Amino acid sequence: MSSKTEDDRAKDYRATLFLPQTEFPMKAGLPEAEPKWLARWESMNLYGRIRDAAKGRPLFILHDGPPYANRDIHSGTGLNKILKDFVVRSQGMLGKDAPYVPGWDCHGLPIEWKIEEKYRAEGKSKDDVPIDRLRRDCRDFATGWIDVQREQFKRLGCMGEWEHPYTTMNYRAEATIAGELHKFVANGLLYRGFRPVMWSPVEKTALAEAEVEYQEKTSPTIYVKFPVVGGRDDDHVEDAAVVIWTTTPWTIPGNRAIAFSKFMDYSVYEISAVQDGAFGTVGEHLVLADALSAQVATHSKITIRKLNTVRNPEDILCVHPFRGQGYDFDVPLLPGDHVTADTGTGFVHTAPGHGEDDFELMLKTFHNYAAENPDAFNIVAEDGSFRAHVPLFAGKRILTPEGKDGDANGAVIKELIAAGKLLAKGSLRHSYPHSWRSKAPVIFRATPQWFAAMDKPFKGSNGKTLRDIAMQAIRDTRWYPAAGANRIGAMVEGRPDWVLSRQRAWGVPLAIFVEKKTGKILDDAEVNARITTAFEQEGADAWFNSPPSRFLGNARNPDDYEQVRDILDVWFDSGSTHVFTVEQPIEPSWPRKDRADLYLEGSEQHRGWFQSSLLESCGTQGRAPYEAVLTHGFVLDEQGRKMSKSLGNTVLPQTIAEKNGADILRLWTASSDFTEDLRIGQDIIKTNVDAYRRLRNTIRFMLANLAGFDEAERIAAEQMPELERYILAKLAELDALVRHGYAEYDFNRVFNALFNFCTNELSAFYFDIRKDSLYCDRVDSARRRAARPVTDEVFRRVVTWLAPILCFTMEEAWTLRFPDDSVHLQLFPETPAEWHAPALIEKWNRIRTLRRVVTGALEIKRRDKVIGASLEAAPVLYLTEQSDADILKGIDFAEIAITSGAHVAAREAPPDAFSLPDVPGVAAMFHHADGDKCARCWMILPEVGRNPSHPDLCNRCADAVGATEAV
RNA sequence: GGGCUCGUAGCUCAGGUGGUUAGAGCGCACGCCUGAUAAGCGUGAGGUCGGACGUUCAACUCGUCCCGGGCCCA
Repeated sequence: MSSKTEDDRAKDYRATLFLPQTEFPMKAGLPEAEPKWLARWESMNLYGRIRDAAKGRPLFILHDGPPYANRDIHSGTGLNKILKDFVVRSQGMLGKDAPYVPGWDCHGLPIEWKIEEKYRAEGKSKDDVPIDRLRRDCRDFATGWIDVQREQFKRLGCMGEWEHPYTTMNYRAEATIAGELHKFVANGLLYRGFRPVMWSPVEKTALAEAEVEYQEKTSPTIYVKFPVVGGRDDDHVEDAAVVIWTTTPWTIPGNRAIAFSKFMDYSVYEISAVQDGAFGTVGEHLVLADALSAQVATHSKITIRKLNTVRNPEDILCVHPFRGQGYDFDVPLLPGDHVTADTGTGFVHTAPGHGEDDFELMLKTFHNYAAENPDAFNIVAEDGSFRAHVPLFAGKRILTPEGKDGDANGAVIKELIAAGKLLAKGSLRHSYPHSWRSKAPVIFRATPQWFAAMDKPFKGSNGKTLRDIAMQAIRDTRWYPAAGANRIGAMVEGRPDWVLSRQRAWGVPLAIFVEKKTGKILDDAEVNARITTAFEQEGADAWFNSPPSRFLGNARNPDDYEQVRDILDVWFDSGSTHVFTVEQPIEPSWPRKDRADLYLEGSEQHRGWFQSSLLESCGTQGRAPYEAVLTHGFVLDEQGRKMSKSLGNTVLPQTIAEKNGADILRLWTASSDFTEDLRIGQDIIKTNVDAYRRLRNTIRFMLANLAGFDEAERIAAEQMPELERYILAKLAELDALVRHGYAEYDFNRVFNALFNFCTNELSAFYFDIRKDSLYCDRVDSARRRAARPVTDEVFRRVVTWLAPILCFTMEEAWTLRFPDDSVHLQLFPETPAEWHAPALIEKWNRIRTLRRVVTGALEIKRRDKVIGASLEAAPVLYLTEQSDADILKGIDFAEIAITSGAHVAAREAPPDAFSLPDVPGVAAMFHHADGDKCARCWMILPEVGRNPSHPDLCNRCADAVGATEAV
């Protein structure tokens, strides 16, 4: 009975407290809430309002690297766009005008291939379809995926110019790209040459490096004898044969030389015995590398003995194994760096039309080789068959139209046996390049292609080459992390000329004419203007739809010119995006700047977009298109393995957004070190959900204790208790850290600092202490009057600081207090200079250490079931250091320790006092708090019971209740 | 095989120019509170810094090699 009365009375006092009140739910419900925020932002034109507000501020351009418009986004694209959103939002809140124009890469083989597949499914070949129809279908396909990806990116909270993105297939973009190529014509960097390129006989096209993938394949291996017809007498190579090894027998008709290594030893060997099935005969003389002779003997089923060392391999002259059958040329031996001792014979068969190294070696040795020996580059037709003029093998196919092995290898081997030039044959399973679309093997095939010259001084370059200029531009760029400069530098240093042409349909054409008589590229400003104007109005389709006379004009005879029908490498497209997006925007709403402040992509783009943009820009304007480049790592699974469908460990950003909320994915992004590879999986998501809840609850507590906060409550810092001034000092400290962190794109540092602040300073310390004052003090008490504005300051900062990361949740919190506003329209609040107080922070760090000793002492008593709540205690703190005693002067230590009382004794502690090993000179002795429990604030105080009108209250509460009742 | 890069507690991260018992948060265990309550507070147990050799009076921090992961090439 009596306990019920007490309960009722306690209930009554609840009404006299200022308990937290808020609409901000503990449970976020992000998957449902986020789309509503997106709709609200769209209807209020938030992005446009941010642009308006930022007008006149320093421009910060993050130029978007365009994703390819052919599939759903994945973890990598999601990570990339979220990081960009962090950058754009934080730069804006730091006081910059930071627009974001997203873009898409639309041309190229993958989309074209997709459309061809569709045609095939309908029983049509792509040759049955007119090119403008194919291009229209490709355009529609890309448009469809842009729409899909746009919604997926927006769902992740990424903010930008979504209504006016850039695309490489925009008519004005296509015109710009064609115009950029014309600049390469004008300055002399563009040239046509023969070159072995990766060629897919199945697709009948040259492939870019990015378009091939390596798969296991079984190839025939052959050892072939090249008869020696000349050499130094002391080498005793007469009557011998130099032996080569290759996995591509079909390249033997293309052989024109043999490469050897200057760093290997070679000898003449005699076959002393043969086993069954050997092709060699006893007494034959072979030239082999010593390091590989034993291996060759084994593979050839022969026994050999060394006759003498060959001192001058470069003097050896051989003939082709098919000499007398249409292959009547000499085969010289040339030193090559690419010759190694791991497999083969130490001699590398060299077919300049069918290998990169082979081609380089021939041209290094014979500068005009390609021009003087066209037959060496004209052996294989585009479908992978030998041309009609090739002796012995006309019409034989390297690959069937389906991509299987053809009859060419077999035919070559058969003829080698017939000629007595085969030493051995076998097979080898090895990694071999395949087309990433058709999955069929590719070959090296010499084709006429258009190139940008890396090593040729050009008009306006002051004698420098494109490579020189690009290397300098790399040095002039800031790379985050710094190693990026090495990485791209090594690639640019060693890369060959840029192959710009593709024998495809879906892309921007190399919109140029070649004068038939001279072979020169037409460089006529008027013609070029007609071309780009037509592209602007009708798209690049105009190139394929119009008669050449439309561009050549009346002054030129179309019969005198060849219209180039190749299309441009898509990397040239994306390498040109800076021109029409940043430097000369084709859309009026995009701000113009001389160059982008930042490119931000995965580290694989050192080879891709960073490099193509660099070369394009260096070729046309002599410098990089960016001030700085930031790279991120790859998203791996929880074990650090790459994601793959077969492993079933893929995590899609859309899935996380739907299940947990985009803010969780964004929090994961911020909590990871994106400069390295990132891991994600169920457990890691859960960790971030937990972290999210902590942040959310901290903010919820602030909102709840700021209910009805009025500007008039604000008071000056110097009027506040030290505890409040300590929090303000921490805010000042954080302010610098957050600004610096965002400026350096160090989101992880920002997140960690803010999270730890919320946990350690706010939740476990400041709020825990101030709860009593906020709930129980009179409205006009000095403590409460200070705690409310400080909470307000904390709220404004924590919420704006986190807004770039948790863009949805911070908006939810902000609008609860400022309903018609948006947190995303705010700048990071300025910090008053007087808040800075490093000495105060140091002092309070010590106070918190002293507090730990008391907490420890209470924990013992709690464990012993002596007390439960800390308010049951009134400990004594013994301090032997005078400095500690000084620190606590004027501080109510009971308030700090959340006890009902506390005494500070500046003397040696009794032996049974509690102390911490790492805090010498400090000890705490537990004492029960004296008196009765105040029914309102739950403190145990001697005064409770002495006030006749409020017998169950302490003095403070009696006063507070009285004040309330008076109202 | 080559270039670049990473490997600190179960997880996510800190640890300028080498120098006392390697830090934080989360998670976990245990306890408290029940006026932030599918919350809040406290205490505690977990690493010898991927491995092995070196350099040094002294190495997580420098060097070499090895193992494992990643990107880009071949």
